[in-house]
Amino acid sequence: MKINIEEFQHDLVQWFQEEQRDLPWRKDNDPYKVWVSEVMLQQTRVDTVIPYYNRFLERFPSIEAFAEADEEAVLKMWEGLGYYSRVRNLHAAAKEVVNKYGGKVPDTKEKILKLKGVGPYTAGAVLSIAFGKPIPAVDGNVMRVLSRILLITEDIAKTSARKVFEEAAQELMYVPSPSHFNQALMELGALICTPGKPACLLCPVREHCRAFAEGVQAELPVKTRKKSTRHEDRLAVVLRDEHGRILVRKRPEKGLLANLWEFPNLKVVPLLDPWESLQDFLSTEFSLDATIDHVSFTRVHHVFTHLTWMIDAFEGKLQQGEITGCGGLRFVTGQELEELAFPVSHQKIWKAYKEKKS
DNA sequence: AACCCGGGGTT
DNA sequence: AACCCAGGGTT
Repeated sequence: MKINIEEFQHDLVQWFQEEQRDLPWRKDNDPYKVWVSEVMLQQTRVDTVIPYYNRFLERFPSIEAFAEADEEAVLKMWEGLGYYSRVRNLHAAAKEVVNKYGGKVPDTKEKILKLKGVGPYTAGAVLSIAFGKPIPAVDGNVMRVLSRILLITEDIAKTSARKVFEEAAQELMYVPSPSHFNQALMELGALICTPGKPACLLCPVREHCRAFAEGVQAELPVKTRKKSTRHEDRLAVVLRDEHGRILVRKRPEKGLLANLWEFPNLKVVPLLDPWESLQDFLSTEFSLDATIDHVSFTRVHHVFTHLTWMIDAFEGKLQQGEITGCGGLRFVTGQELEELAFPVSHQKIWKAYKEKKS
């Protein structure tokens, strides 16, 4: 079977023009908006992104407004979306575009790839959608679609596979409209050429698909499995001072949930009494003397990609002690707390705490 | 090349 | 429970 490229392009792009979803970032091709949407969509489903995208652009309507914002406000707009380094990189890159390029997103591969958080996929997506450049945008959808159309058996979990698919996408590129071509491949992967059971009977390019011709579409793409997750048991405390304010701390600027706020917490030490661990933790780490309940008020289970947490949360009341200078530690009112960016796991703790109090 | 980095929906 | 998602950075 030999694919007719021109017929394939026509069938694909025409299908896209007729069947594409009405999505907020498709209202115009402004580079800043395209860029924001592409970063939000990294490893994240369309339905999840839509409300975040609308709120984000309402708050930061221009790249200048975004670049000027405080990181705390930026993280708050991203709260719950995950992979928080995405928005910290986007923020740094937006500042660079404003300061170095006069607010104009660069339109060459070489320049745009140097921006923080812009890799091969995002570069191709922005350059094709916003600037009409014939650069491939190869994401998970596109690798799945092309593995079937062209019967490519490369393991898409391997780093080296991306090059193979980029070359394939470049060969197939519909030069009159790279934007439609790239988006059509992704839209096809999202709506028709899905991972489990692709809807081949509805597929506009079924006639051009080698995998369908040989009946192996369900076996593709080839992808090796990743390792399983590890587990951590943790203890957290919602600690109030004499004014009813609550102790929160800012996480480190690197690593998991970087720069987000949380309730003080620590890993469970096996065979040690949780209550004693917490008392000791507050005393040693923060020089705080507190009265902690002996029974946790909630138990929160939270699943990350490579890690699961089981957090037992206790209520406590400050007896004495003062916050020593470290800026990552603050007593805040409930209202102030809700203006800070918290990971979902600790939002669950706060929700349980409020429900207990009401 | 292997690993880290969130959260939620599907199967 | 495993898999996947409009991936990129770090080591």
